[in-house]
Amino acid sequence: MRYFLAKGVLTVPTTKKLLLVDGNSVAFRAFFAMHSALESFINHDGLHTNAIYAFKTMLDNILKQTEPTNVLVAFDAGKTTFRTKKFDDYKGTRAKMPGELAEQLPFLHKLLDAYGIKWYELKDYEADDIIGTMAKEGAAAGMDVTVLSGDRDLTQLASDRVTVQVTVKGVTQLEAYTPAHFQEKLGIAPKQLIDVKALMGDNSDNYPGVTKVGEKTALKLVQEYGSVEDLYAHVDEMKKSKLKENLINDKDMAFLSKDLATIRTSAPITVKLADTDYAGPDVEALTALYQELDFNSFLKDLAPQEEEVAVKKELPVISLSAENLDLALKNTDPQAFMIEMLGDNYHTEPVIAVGLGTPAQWYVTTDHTILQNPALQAWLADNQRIKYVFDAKRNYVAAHRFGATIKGIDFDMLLVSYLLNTVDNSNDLGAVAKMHGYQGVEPDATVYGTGAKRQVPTDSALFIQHIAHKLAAIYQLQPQLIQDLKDHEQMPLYTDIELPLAIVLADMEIAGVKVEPDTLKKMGASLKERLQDLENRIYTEAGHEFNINSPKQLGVVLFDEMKLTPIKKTKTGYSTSVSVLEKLQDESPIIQMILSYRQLAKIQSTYVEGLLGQIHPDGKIHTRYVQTLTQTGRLSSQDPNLQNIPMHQDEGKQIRKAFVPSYPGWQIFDSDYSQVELRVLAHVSGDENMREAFRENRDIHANTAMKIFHLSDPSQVTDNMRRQAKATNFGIVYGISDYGLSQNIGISRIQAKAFIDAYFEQYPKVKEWTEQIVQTAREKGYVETIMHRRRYLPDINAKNRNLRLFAERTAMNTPIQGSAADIIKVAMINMAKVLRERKLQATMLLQVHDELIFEAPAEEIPILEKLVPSIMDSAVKLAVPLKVDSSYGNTWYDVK
DNA sequence: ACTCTCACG
DNA sequence: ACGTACGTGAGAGTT
Repeated sequence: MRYFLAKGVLTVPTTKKLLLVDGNSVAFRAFFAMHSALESFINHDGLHTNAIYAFKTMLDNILKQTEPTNVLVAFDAGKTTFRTKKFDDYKGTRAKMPGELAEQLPFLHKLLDAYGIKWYELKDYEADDIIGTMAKEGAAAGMDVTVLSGDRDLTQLASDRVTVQVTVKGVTQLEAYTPAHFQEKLGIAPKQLIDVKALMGDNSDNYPGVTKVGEKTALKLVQEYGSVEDLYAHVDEMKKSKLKENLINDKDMAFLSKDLATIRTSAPITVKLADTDYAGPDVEALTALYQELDFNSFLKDLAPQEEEVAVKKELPVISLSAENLDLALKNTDPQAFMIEMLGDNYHTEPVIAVGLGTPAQWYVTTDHTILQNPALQAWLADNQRIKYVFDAKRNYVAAHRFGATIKGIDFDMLLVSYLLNTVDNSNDLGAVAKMHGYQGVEPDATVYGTGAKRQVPTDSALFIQHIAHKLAAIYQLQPQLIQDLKDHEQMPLYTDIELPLAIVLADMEIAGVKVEPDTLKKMGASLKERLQDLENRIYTEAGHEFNINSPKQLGVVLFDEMKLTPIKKTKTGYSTSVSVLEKLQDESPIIQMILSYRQLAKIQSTYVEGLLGQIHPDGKIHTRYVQTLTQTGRLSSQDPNLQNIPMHQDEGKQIRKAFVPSYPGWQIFDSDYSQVELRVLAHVSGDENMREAFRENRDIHANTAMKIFHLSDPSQVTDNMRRQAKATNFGIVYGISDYGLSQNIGISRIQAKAFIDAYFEQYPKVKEWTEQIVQTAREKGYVETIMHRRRYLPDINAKNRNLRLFAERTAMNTPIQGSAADIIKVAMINMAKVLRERKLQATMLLQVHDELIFEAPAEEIPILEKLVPSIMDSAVKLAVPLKVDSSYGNTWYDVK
């Protein structure tokens, strides 16, 4: 008996739950779900393991879903059963089980033993009959019964007490058959499936039923007459037809077929309900089995706290040189490849090693000039020579510094890992490998050190082995991670979007954007004077000098010395943020001075001085777009961040004047999506009111204002109403709360609540969608974008209310923000392609979430004005049109 | 290394 | 009764 701890009290579960698994059919499904990976899943003894791997995943899935107290897995005992005695040809056409699967069955039994799960087979009976009999016993004992099978025949067992889960596709997707589901789908009760099969027969089990009767006719007859017996009781009353003739002729076969189709519920089984008690796995036995099967990722799940269990093997490495390049590159198999640098910034970091190879032989050199070798460059540029890497963009940009172009990358371990799970993807290969159960790589920090002590290891043998181990990890994890992508239905996202995008981004980073230092320096000089002046006036007002940049010191001055009203506290003291200072405006003239000082100091330090320090010798800034960081699928930009250059206030916006084209006579060209997130919401929610607004090209915020303020004419919408409606639209996208909205637009919570209620009344499908997406997140544990980008939300069922509510808001926001990210990524790939095909000089430079920025010769501007919007608005087909606005000018500032 | 603040979509 | 908008990066001060 297992006990569940609830609110500190021991309670006995009220209902026992019995899980019955059709071992053979699930094994078949498992085998074919991962058939494409058959040759990648072979253990060190040459045993195929794909079916064991998938079976284990399916089993975990159903165990997690049903949390059973009792489990039984039933297998077929042999070829002959009581059914073959009744009908010689029963299953007569069934192909023999593939050898690659048959060899895995004994290990499935071992797996179940290690799981502590009873498995059972019975001579002369099929697994179906064992399950039918146990299901009946379990239901009679008051248990909730779940049956898992890959075979729809089992669904005849469905009842109030028995749910039948049938595998649909892939490894984890199931369809639940309940009596209600049956009625809805087929218009009959579960038991009547037997009658349907009696009439239509079963091709795979090879019994014929009645001549010329297929599924449609059989269903119609059963719906009309109820059963085979009742049908034949009234067959004489049927009007003369070929059907009637066939029914009469094949009566014996119909009854025999019914008998064959009927799953026995009183087979002479020797297993008892008590034998099926399930108490969880035997970790020791499982560990041994996983080791035998080379299931590294599952091993890691078993003992996550165990450190350094893997033996660091000595790998076969040859020092790569111009002399043995031929040998290294002769191998036409896919090869792992890497260019190693110590730091993050691959635009500038020195290359400390280059490596490539396969598990049979690794080649590593610490001499970066190998990248200039013509033979290596030819291999790198050959699309047909497949490369496996960790961070395609990093390697591509680094190679480019040596005049090399990399083509033919088809596995990027970092990118794939990020798509599988956005959480915790670091730049450290060892850490990522470990996440996926591969223990053989040290973290870079261990080998190279951290901070100021980071350096190339003095022990060069150790260094070379580290590179080889990294290459080996990339190579070894490739089949597993690609299979995981397939299971997630993420291959198109990977091959059509993220992988080509990595190269598009690399080219943008390499192109860089020209920034005029003189413009920034002039701004800096003027800012310096104004800051000096403000500083002096603030000191005068405060009565003494202090560090205005220190929130702590500022708090003391404002709230202790000057006795202004503290509005909000932070963990460490008084809050001095803008929202607080704005509320204090009337209490002292020092507030306005501080607000101005803050604003100018930010511009000075982050943008003037910050950007000046980032200009390369070529006069350009080369940011890095991080493709594997955000939890929604957006990009981020680092060193420097070019996605947060000031825009909203003119003081800061002046910074944009320093961003100029690379050549005289060129222009900056900019296109941005208009309200792309709300259009995505209109698409995914199916809300007709919102869709209509976009189809009619209305001002969406004014449209919302009319709806929530109950106005009849657009002329009645005031600026303030529109502003509040706009905030409400944003609030919906963020996963709204009345408090959040009230804070944002400075109204009462009551008022904010009224807005939200009115909003949902006017856009009813939006409300439905928000509820449905949260429900989906609870059931699946993740949400998805239109392109199957996935975000897991482990807190969606958290006890902690704040964590749970946050996960709920995220569940609403991520599909919207993430789908918008999907869309612009597709547009970027298409844009890069069309610029190349048309041989335009225009160059894509920057992406700012819903906006693309180019530089181009003036004569190409008229082309771009048509081309860019047409590519962007056709990136995907939504239920509403996408709208794109464009403009251009001499500098980024003039683009408005 | 963490906190606070503020820049962007 | 409780604390709350979603997603980022960088600079400065403090620990």
